[in-house]
Amino acid sequence: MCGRARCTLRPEQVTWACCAGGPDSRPLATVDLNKYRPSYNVSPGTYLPVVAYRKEKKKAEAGEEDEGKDGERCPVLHCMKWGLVPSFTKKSDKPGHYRMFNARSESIAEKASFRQLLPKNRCLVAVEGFYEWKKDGSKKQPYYIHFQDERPLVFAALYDSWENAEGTWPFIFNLFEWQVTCRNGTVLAVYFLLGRTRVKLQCEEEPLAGQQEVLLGAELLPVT
DNA sequence: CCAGACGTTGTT
DNA sequence: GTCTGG
DNA sequence: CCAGACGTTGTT
DNA sequence: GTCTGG
Repeated sequence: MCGRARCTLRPEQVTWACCAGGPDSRPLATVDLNKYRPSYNVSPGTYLPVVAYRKEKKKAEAGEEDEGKDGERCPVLHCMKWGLVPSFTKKSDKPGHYRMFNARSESIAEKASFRQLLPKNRCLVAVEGFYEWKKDGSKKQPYYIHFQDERPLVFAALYDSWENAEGTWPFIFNLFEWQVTCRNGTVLAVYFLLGRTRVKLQCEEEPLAGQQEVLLGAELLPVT
């Protein structure tokens, strides 16, 4: 499960990693990109640039479909807050719901909270890597997980928007991931859904020996 | 039918 | 909104 | 996910 | 321990 990540990518790197700029990797239209703060320690509740393939409902309803002339949807680089506040959250409720920051890809199509977002509210999130904590006795040791060759990871994600009387809680997203677990419980590999293509993180034949290689130990760097 | 939840993790 | 439990 | 707080009243 | 804020 991913609840902490590193993202110091520049916007154009995000676009490129998501294969969203077309063959020439042209810059995308952006929304709220000024809210992006590159960080080694990104957590739920903070803003990240994501590549979304649909604009606000308003525009769609106004007949202003977010589609190109070829019928393809336009990707937009949109800064969104990590953590889903489901659209059915009442305006009187406190938006403390952003504990919903992950979704299990296995069950995503069955869950009421996520299912309606699947067709048209998907987005991609590029990061350099993410952190997992492993219990070593009584201590928790963070590991930094990333590609050996430094290529960004691309998470598939869902997004939604919400606002209350105080104003906007504009865009919100959560990640989904697919973990492959061994019989002994060891995480053998993590897959990320990049569009329709499954990208496999590096993985060793030997589960236990491999884990040390797959999960490279790292201290969490302080946020500055 | 209505009321109330709607999500994740946990263990190596 | 939509599903589950009572 | 972790770090850090962790209380009360008003207002059926 | 458990909840909240980031």
